[in-house]
Amino acid sequence: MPRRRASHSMESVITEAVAILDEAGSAALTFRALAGRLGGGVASIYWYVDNKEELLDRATDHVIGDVLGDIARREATEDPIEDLRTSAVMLFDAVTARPWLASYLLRNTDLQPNALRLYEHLGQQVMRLDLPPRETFHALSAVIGYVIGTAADLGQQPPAEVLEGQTTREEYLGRYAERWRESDPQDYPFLHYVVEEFDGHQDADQFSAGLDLVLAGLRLQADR
Amino acid sequence: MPRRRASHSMESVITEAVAILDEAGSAALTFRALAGRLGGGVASIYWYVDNKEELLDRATDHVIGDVLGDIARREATEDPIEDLRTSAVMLFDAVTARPWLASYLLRNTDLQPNALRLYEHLGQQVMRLDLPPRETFHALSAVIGYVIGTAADLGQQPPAEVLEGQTTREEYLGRYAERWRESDPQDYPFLHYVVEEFDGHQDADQFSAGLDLVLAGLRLQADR
DNA sequence: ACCTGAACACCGTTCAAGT
DNA sequence: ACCTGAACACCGTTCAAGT
Repeated sequence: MPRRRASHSMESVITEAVAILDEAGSAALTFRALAGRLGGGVASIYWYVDNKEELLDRATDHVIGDVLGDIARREATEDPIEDLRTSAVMLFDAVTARPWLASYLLRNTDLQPNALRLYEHLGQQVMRLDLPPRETFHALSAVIGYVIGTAADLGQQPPAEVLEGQTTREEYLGRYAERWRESDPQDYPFLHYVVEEFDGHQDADQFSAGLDLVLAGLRLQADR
Repeated sequence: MPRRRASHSMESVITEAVAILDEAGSAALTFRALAGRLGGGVASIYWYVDNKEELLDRATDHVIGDVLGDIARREATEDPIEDLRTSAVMLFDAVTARPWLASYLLRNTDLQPNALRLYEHLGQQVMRLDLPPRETFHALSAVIGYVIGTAADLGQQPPAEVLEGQTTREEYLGRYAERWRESDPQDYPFLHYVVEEFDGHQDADQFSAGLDLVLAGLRLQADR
C-alpha cells in the first residue's frame, strides 16, 4: 500500500529540522532524515527552502527567536554593562546548549530577522554608555565576536568518544592534562604553570572570566 | 597506456592538501581532488592519514608551523601586553588569509604539535604579567578565544557572490547598510546609530579595536 | 499549489589485489 | 611497505510527472 500524500508547512519543516539538530547534531540533519521524519519524500522540502543553507539559516533564526524573547524579557538595571553581561551569558548558554547554532548565527540577516533583532537589542545596551558611533560599533562587535567565537570553539571541542558516552569530559580533560604534565618544563613552562587550572575546568567559568576582561576594558573606555 | 605507479610521501600529501585549501577553499579539498593532484589513486592517501579529519589537522599544523616561526622570531619588548598584542594580530592575519584554518586550529593538539607550541608561546607572554595560574589561564583563553573566534566569524562572512568576484566586499557591505538605513529608526535605533561605521568598515580595524578592549581589561587586572 | 520517486553527480571510506 | 581500481553507502539537488 503506497504512502498517502503527505502535507507539510514551513513551520513543521523548520521545527523538525531543529529537533534533529538538537537530538543528533549537525551531521544528522540530512534531507533524507528530515523527509523521513516529516513522513514524505525528499524533494518536498525543496518547495519550502531553496537549499540546505537556507534550511539552516531558518532553523537558526527559529531558535534565536526564543533566546531573544528570554533576553528581552529581563528588566534593565541601572548599569548598562551589567545588562550587557547578563545578555551575553544568556546567549552563550543558548549556543552552548546547541553547538550547531554558532556556525550559522548572524550569517545571513535576511533570513535571520530574529538574529538581527538580537543584535539590535545588545547594541542598544551598548548605546547607553554614550560612546561615539565608532566605539559603540566596535564594542558590540567585540562582545558578539567573543561570545559566538568562544561558544563555537568550545562547542566543537568534545570528540566523538565523549559524545558517545564512552568517556566523561573530566577523563578527557584529565588525559590532556596528563600529557601537559609529562612535557618538558623547560620547553613548556606555561603548560606546567596552568595545568592544574586546565584540569577539570568548567567552560562556563573560562568564558565568564574572559567576558569580564572585555567588559572591564569597555567600562574603562566608557568612563574616560 | 596505464599510469605509472605513483609515489607519495606524508610531506607531499600535506603540502598539496594545503595548496588546494589555499587556492579553492575548504569545500574543494576532496580525496579525489587531492589524489588527482598527486597523480595517484584515491586510496593511496589512506596509507598516510586515517581519515579526512586527520588530513585537516595535519594540514593545519603544517601552516601553523610557519606562523609560529614568524611570531617567535620577533624580539620581545619590555611590555608583555604589547608583545601579546603583536602575536595576536599576527595570528589573526594568518587565519584571515586562510579562512579554513580557524575551524581546525587547536582542535587536536596530539596531531597539532605546532599549535601547542604556539599556545605555549602566547602563554609565556601572559605569564610575564605575574598573575596567579587561574588568571593566567583565563587570560590566555580569552585572547585565543577572541582571536580565533573573530577570525572564524569574519572568515565565513563573504558569501559566494563575493568570492566569485561578482561583487566587491564594499558593495556587499553597502547593500546591507542600505537595508539598515531603511529600517524603522524607532525599532532599530542602534542600527541607525552605527550604520555609517558599519558601511565600508575594515575587518582588521574591528578586530583590533576589540582586541584592545580585552587587553585593556587584562592590563587593569595585572596592575591591581 | 504542493508532493512524489527516480535519477544525477558527487562524497568519504573500504577492500582485495597488485608491485 | 606502498599503491591501485572498483565498489559501497552515503550525500544535496534536479526534474518530469503526479494530485
